[in-house]
Amino acid sequence: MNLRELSELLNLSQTTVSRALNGYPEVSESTRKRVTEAAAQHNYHPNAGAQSLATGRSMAIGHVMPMSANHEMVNVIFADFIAGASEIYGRSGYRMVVSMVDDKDELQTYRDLAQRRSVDGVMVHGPVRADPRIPLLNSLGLPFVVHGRSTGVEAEYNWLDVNNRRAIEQVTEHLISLGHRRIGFVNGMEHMDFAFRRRDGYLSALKGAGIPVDPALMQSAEMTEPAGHNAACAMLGLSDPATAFVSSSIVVTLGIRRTLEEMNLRIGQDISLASFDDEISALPNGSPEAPIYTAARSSVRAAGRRCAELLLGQIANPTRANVHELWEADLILGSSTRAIARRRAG
Amino acid sequence: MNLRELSELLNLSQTTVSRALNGYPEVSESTRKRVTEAAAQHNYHPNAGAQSLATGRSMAIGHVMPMSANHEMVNVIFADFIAGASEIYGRSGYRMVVSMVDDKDELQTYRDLAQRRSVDGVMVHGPVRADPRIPLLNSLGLPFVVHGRSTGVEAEYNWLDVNNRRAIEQVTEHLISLGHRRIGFVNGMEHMDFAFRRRDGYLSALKGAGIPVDPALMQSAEMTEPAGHNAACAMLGLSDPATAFVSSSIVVTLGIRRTLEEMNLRIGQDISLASFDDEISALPNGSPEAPIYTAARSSVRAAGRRCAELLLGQIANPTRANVHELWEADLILGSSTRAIARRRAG
DNA sequence: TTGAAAGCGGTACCAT
DNA sequence: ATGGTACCGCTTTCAA
Repeated sequence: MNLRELSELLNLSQTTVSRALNGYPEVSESTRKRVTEAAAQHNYHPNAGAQSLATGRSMAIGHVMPMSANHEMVNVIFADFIAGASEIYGRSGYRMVVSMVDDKDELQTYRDLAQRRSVDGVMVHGPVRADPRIPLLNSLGLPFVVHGRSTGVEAEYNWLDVNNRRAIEQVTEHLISLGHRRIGFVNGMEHMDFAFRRRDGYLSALKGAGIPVDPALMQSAEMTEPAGHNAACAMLGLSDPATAFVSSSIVVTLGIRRTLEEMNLRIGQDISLASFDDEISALPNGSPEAPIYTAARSSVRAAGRRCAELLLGQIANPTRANVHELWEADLILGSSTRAIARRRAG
Repeated sequence: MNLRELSELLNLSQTTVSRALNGYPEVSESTRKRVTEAAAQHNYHPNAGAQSLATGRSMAIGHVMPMSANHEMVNVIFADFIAGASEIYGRSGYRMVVSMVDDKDELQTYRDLAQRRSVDGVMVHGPVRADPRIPLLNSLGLPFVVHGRSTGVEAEYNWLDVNNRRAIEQVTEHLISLGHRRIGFVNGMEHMDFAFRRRDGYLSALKGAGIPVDPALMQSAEMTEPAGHNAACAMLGLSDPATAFVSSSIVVTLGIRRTLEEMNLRIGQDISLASFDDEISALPNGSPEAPIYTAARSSVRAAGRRCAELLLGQIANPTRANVHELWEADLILGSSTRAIARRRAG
C-alpha cells in the first residue's frame, strides 16, 4: 500500500492524505480521522527512500565504530551507549545506522555517509588526540556530536565528555589519603583522548602529594580482563610492589581482581582497588546501597541519551551554537579501598 | 555532486554514467575509466534514498533488539554479534540499522520496517519459545535469519543455533564425572529459547547419572554479574550446598567467582566451576593455551558473521530453501574444575 | 555504445 | 480545506 493507493481508496488527493498524516493544520478533523484510520487499518507506512528523497532528510543517525585490525576488541561500553541513544532516537522517529569499520576506512565512511545522505548526522565514538574526523566532519557540514573530546583539535564542535582527568585524580587522591604511595595505574590505550586525560589526572594526584612517578606502575593497554590481570601481576611482582590500583574500567578491574585472588590477597584489606565505573548494565558495581569498588562513576548510557538529544537538537536547529557538556563523575566509596596495610617497614 | 552534475561534467548522459558506475558491460572501457575517475575525484556517491526508491532495495539490514521495560539489561553478547555481522555487511555494501525497542513495540517495529522498505531483511535476536516474530516475518515476506531457534514454532525459517542443550549437558556430565552431585545451575531467563534448551541439557545429564533434581540448585535470571553472585550465595548457603556450578555466561561466572572469593573458597579446588563461553572479546576465558574456566565454547562473533552471510544469501536468492545450522560448542577444559573435594561425609 | 524519458513514492508549492 | 503538479536523484526500458 502506497500513498497513491491509499488516496484512491479514500477518494482524496495524495496531497491531502500526506498532509493529514503529517499533522498539517489545514486538514479538517473529520478528514484527518478518516485518513489516519484507513492508514492504520491498512498498515500504511511511507516508503523510507521516497520520503528521504523528497525531504532531503533520512531520519537516521550514523554511529561509526572504529575497529582496528590489530586490536579488534569490541568495546562493551559501546553497547550501553547506543542503548541510551536509541531510546532518544526512537521517540523522535529516528533510526540508528551502525557501521563498524576498520580504522583505515573510517574517514571514507564519513564521506560516504555524508555524500549519500544516508544519515542526517553522526555520533563520533572513541575520539583520539588530534582526531582527524572532527575537521573532516566540519568540512562535510554533517551535524555531529563527539562522545568525548579531542585534545589538539582547534575547531569548534559539539561534545559531551566526562571529566576524566578530575575523576581519576580524585580516586588517586583518595588512595593517597589512605596512605598509599605505590599506586598502580591500569589505563586504556593512551592515544585515546579519555585515557590521555586520565593519565594526566593520575600524574597530577601523585605530583600534588610529592610522590615520585614510577613507569613500572603505569600500564596502557586495551581495556580487557586479561589486560587488568597482566598489569596486576607485573605490578605486584615488583621489588617494591603496588599496594593499590587505579583501574580504567570495571572489566579491567575484574582482571586485577583475579590476580589478587590467585595471590591470596584480599581486596580492600591487603590491596586497595579503585576503578572508573561506566555503569555497564551487565557489570554493575554492586548495588546502589552497597557498591563493591570505590570508583569514579558516570553512566555511559545516560551519556548516550544526552549525546543523542544534543545531536537531534543540532539537526533541528543547524545554526545553534555548539554545545559542550563536561560531566563530573561521582566518587563512590566502596569496600575495595582502605588505609594501607603495613606489610613492610615504611 | 549528483548524477546529473557528474554527467554534465563529463558530457555524457546520466544513463551512461550510471551504467559505467554500476559495472554494466556495454560501456566502453575508456568511458568507464573517465567516469570512475571523475566520480572518485569529486567524491561522488549516489544518494541512498534515490537509489532505494529506484531499485526497491535499501541495502540495509535491520537488527531489532528487544529491550523490555523490566529487565533492560543490554546483552554484552549483542555487541560482539553485530561486530561479526557488520564485517560481512561492509564487504557487500550493506548497512546495519539497529533498533532497540521495548518488547511491546517489537512486532510493530517489524511491520514498520517491512512496509517502509527501510531494510531488505532482518536479523532476529534472542528468540523466545513460540516466538511470535517468526510467523509475523514469514507473513510479511521479509527475509530474516534467527540467531537461535524457537521451540513451538511450526513454520519454516532460517536459523543458526548453538547446540545449547548438548553443550550444557556436556559440561554437566563432565562435573558429574568428577564426582560432583550437588551441581548448581545458574541459567538465563527461561522464556528465552536458548536458556530453556540449556535447562534440558542440565536435567538430562543429572537424569543420566541418576542424580535427583533439586530446585534449590537451579536459578533462572538475567545474565549479569550480580545474578551469578546471588545464585552462588544461595546455593552455597544450603544445608547440603553446591560443590560445583554450571553457569550460562562468563559474565555470570564472574559473579559466582566473587562469591567464592568472599567465602574463601578456591576455584577448582574447593568448588568447581564450568561455564558457557561466548568468547566475548573484552572477557576472554584466559588464553587459548591456558583457559581459565572449563567451558562450552562457541564464538558469538563467528555466529554473527555466519548469520549475516545466510541473510545476504537469502536476499540475493529469495527462493532458496531455508538454511538451518546447528553448531556444536567446543568443550574446553580449564583449571576451574576438578574432582570433588571431600569436605563432608558423603 | 550511447541517450531520452518514464517511473520509483513521497513532499510541498501554488492554485482554487 | 482540498487538489494539481513539479520536483527529489537514480535506475532501467526502449530507441537509436
